[in-house]
Amino acid sequence: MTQRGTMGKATTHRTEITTAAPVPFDFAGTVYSHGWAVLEPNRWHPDRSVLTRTERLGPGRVVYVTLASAGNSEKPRVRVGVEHGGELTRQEAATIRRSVRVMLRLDEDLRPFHELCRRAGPRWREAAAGLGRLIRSPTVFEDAIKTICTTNVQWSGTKGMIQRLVQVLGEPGPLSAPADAGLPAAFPTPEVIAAADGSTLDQVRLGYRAPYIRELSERVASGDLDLDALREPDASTEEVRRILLDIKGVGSYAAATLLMFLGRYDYLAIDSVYRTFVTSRYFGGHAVSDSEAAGVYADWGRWKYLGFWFDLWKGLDEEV
DNA sequence: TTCCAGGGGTAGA
DNA sequence: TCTACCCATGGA
Repeated sequence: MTQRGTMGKATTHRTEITTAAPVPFDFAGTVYSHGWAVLEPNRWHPDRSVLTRTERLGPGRVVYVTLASAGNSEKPRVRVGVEHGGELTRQEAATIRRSVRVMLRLDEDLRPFHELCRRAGPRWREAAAGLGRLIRSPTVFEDAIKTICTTNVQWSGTKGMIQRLVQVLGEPGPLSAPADAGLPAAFPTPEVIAAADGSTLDQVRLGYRAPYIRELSERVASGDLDLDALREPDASTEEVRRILLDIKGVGSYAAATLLMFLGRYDYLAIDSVYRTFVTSRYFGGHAVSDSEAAGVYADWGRWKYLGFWFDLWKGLDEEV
């Protein structure tokens, strides 16, 4: 159980890092590409177009980062403000830069997807102008826990579970009274979740997901499962999917969602949102089987997930 | 009060 | 592979 300091505000320092983004790049459209932007310890501030996040670099070493757009359309960059105690080492700065590049997928080649969007019609054309890099977490573990917390629950329930998980088990930041400052703690490590006693985990109110989340944390903490290794491109998508489906609490929806986070868009995450949207747009509101519903995006090949995502996104846009 | 959500595990066919 | 049933929790 995390203990919170009671000594008031500590002195923090601020260091700025910048990192290059690919062309084309839409910063706000990337950071606020889906709900992960507002799941703690992330916070999206639409008034300033910045994303803030509490990030743990190691034992007792937690910093606050602020991501903002920099550069221009020819040479886009991401500015990362780091608030930290003591001195930020070069190695720590490099770790943060690497995490930001993972979160915004700055090294992912989306040119084939953007080309498909240009040919797919006006509905998708906007995505070709720098979108498609759906925000993710620095670690696959965080994405996996968050994904399990999206199953069989409304979005408000997901936000609540993650907020409580961070509050109860996360490590506080460089200000010694983060609760007073209103800043979230860092996302809890697998070790902390695995070691949490039952009554502590009960406070998070994960429902029947609690044993799944504990088991996954134990497997990762013990080294039995190396989730970050799944980001390596050499394994086949089928092989990665089998490993994901072997995680208790991960079924076909969650596996497809996690494959998306791993940069593999072959599988569609068919959930109630998908079914509602596809039946209403393509089947006149009549219920169809999941395989029929999946067939809608067959032409998108290995980009099915993103093809659907921007179809849905445009659909939501039309409703407003 | 009942239904069901950004589903999944398990048992039994 | 498919179906039925159960699973905590909390909005609507």
